[in-house]
Amino acid sequence: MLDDGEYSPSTVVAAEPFACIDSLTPMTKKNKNKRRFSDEQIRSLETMFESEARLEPQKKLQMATELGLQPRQVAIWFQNKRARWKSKQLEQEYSILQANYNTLASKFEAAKKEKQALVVQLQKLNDLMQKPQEERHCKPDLAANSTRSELGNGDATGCELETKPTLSTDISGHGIGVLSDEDTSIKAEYFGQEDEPNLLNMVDADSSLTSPEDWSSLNSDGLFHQYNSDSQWWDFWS
DNA sequence: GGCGCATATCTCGTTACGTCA
DNA sequence: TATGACGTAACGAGATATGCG
Repeated sequence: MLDDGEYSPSTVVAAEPFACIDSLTPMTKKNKNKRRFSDEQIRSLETMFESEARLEPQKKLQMATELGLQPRQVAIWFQNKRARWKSKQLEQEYSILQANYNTLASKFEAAKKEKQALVVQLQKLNDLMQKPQEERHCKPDLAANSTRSELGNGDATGCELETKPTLSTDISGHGIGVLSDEDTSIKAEYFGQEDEPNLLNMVDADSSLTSPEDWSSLNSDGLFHQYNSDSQWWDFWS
């Protein structure tokens, strides 16, 4: 079936390398009588590997006989083949993970920008909501109101702010928008921890997007749908 | 049934040879 | 021709599974 004539001349090594006993370089197991398998041998082994990655002892003996190899050579070839196959699999999985990561990262950046845009939009809306309110209180008698307020007259017709702070009430001189820690404490002092829902509460500083739970709140457009359902991605990000 | 031993085979890491640019 | 990089056959160590007394 197979003979040495099938090997290329350059691959043929000394016929009996282990017979060379040299006192200076004693033959050890490291001195291998190595010879590459022929194309036909490789083809047969590959074919068998495709059908079963682990060879049964009986099949191993059969293959060895058919290919003119030692059973141990067949076993070792399968061991090495499994190792190479596993290595390639790992490479492929890594590539897939990397591609998924890149996709997710770009979506994350897009979501962040979208959130920023929404925050700006929300601030503008708050301003718009506040202006009519102020105008309603102040317009009828602007001059008079300023006088009354200077006199400490705080009746309902004046231009004073309502007792209950509104969205844009500038209690501490801070504008609305992104709240600092100080702002947050002040807000809590005036509104209580669980006060009425407020648009500002929805845009609480820039602390969102720091946890998966926060991210999931951005799912209005289904951006993260596929990832939210797969917890391993959160593990991947953490 | 539990234990100790021998054997086979596995994975993982490494070595050394063959090939090629 | 020499050389370095790469692929791969072969090996060793340690882990695991199985059979037997």
